Amino acid sequence: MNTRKIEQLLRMNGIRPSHHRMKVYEYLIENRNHPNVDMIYRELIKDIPTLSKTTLYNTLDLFLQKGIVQLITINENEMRYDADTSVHGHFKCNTCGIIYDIRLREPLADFESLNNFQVSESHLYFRGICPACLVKA
Amino acid sequence: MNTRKIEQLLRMNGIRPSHHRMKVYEYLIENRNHPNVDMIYRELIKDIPTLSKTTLYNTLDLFLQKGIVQLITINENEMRYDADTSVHGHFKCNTCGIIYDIRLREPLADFESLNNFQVSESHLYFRGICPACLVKA
DNA sequence: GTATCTGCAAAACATTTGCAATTCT
DNA sequence: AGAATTGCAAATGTTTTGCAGATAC
Repeated sequence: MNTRKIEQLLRMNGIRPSHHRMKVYEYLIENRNHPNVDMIYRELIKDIPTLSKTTLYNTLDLFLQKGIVQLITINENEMRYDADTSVHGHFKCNTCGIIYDIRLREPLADFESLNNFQVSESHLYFRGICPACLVKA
Repeated sequence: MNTRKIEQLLRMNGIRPSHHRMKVYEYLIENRNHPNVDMIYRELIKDIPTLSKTTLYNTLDLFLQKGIVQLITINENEMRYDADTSVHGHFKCNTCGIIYDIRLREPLADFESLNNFQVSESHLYFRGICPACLVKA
């Protein structure tokens, strides 16, 4: 995705498109790997030598608030981020660690015991072994 | 649940029923509040003044390994535990913080894009506002 | 010139680890 | 005695906070 488009997307969502923010969002758009802060940091530090993790946390918090990114808690000890904010599932392979996206056939959140709840977020995830690792085993 | 029954349950699952372990499991069975380590600690320290959090972590890890407890990652920054190991959903109220159990109509894990995956764990959770807090608002 | 953004350093927490002391069989 | 269990103290690792300097409008 080109720089112009990223700038537009940020502005549209009420986010001032600073250089750092554009780079972070670009990373998330182009790497659908559900990264943690350190993965983003190690990649962007190449382009932006002065980058700090504080700025990444600030930026990602802002993206979460503005709703252009969602938080994935599939790993107990760290936050992972996903620029795809649609409701979809995730699968974490216990062998290789990769987190896959899982398409859903029908919408979540229509469970009877949720009747009187106001749902703002839905998360579905699985753990196990992915096809690639199953073949090797 | 009485002490005898708890002892049996632990033994059945290959866990030596030490006093600490029985108390931790009893807590989890009788308090379906999806507690974090600190909640368990603050309660049990009343009965067991020498209790340490290390022991709680050891015990809970053992319970997880033996499969008599499941881990809930609905709160980013902490582990929460549930003695109900059946597949069911959770709802966290953003206002009062309570985590509710959500019954599922049908089994999860039959999504088409999961075809070739070997699924060992399924988790579904929601966030939003619970009925009690909706009424107050 | 004022508000916003960035980043260093330190703090805050939850969790893990090393190891010694205790307990159980 | 020997193995399992417990717990203190320190380490680890991620995220948050306070604040100062830099940048943008």
